[in-house]
Amino acid sequence: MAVAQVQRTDAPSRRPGGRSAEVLARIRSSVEGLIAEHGAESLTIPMLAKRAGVQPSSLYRRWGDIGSLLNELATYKLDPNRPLSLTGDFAADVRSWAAEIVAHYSIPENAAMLRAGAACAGTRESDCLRHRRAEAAAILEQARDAGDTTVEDLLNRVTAPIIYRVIFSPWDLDAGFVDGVVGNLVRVRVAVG
Amino acid sequence: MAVAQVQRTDAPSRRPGGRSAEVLARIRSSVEGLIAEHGAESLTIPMLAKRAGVQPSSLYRRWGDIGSLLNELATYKLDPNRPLSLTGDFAADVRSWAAEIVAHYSIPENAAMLRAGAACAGTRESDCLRHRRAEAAAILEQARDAGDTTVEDLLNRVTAPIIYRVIFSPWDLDAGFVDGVVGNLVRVRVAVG
DNA sequence: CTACTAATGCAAATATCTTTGCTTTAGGAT
DNA sequence: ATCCTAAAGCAAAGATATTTGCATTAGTAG
Repeated sequence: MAVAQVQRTDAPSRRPGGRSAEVLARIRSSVEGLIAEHGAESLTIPMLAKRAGVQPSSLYRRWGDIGSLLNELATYKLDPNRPLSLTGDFAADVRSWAAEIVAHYSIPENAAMLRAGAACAGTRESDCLRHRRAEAAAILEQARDAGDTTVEDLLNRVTAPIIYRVIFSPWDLDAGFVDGVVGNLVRVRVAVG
Repeated sequence: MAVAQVQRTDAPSRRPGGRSAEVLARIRSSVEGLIAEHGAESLTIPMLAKRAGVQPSSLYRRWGDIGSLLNELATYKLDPNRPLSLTGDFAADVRSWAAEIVAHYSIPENAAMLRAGAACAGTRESDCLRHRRAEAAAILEQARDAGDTTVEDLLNRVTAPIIYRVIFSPWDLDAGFVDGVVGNLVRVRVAVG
């Protein structure tokens, strides 16, 4: 009985739910705890596995190394399917987007994870860039009054300044910083257009 | 013969010269090479010791761990005190400044060192930010036609986008990127002013 | 030059991390 | 309910990293 083509649909079939999801949740919470206690520097896979009650080999197979793991988790909370509440008002949408990113990285654990992820970025495109790019595209798509602003403009003028500060100078990140960055972008766009 | 107070001067007597200095030099050059080839996350002390022709135990005794070692070397090397050749022409000066930063971080060793430094930044202000701020101030000081551009503007709109890409997406850093970032800043400034 | 000892070399013993083959569990499609 | 197999568990083997005691080299003060 040649019932061969069982799974010829599209995806190579993953299993993100159930047990896998629970392991991920335990890992994520353990990473945050360990980073808060000992910093990201000395974090190892066996250490993490022990705390999370998971086999080290599972982590090695799933992520390969601690760097990839941190890189993925660094943007987890902010990322995957977070609905951006888009109103179509360009200025307002950009502002709330920026504020959300700043708020996220104002939590020390999140900032620490970003820095840890930065250490092993540069070979493959990081989530920190890919997800922001997708969000920027979504904002522009809905915006009624974005003028000639491009995705790269949003990355360069909103995301980049924020991330730059998160990494090198987290103490001067606040609501005022958001206003400065976004206000400048919007004001100028209006003035020119 | 109570010749006791031999070394009661100040320091508990170190030996920074000669052999130690040579070991340090070899370590530094090896770090740069290895980091450029494999990134900073997989760098280990035995690996480094082998390349530098030094005993691992010497490095363990001297630095304790790879993090301390990198931290020391990174702050040492990050910024040469190069003279910015300023003409007073704001657009031209900003452009050559940006181009120089891009050129610097286009060298893989330098990009890798930046990422490695990023991993342990965030507690004290990094050279990467302090030096850029000083340079931005120097540019504005000499510029005849900078309008109302501030130091923070230059950091947010020139340095930040470049560093963001260096860390997360080095492959789309090129002369065209400099043109985009700087051109936008200058064009808008002219249009508004 | 000589004495003192910091810094390194060397090598064996430990401790840790990483890989790997196999088994068991359980997600998802039919 | 049943099948298929992705994902996790387990444990042993292998590879690396780290510590440590002692020997050797060489920087610095006198």
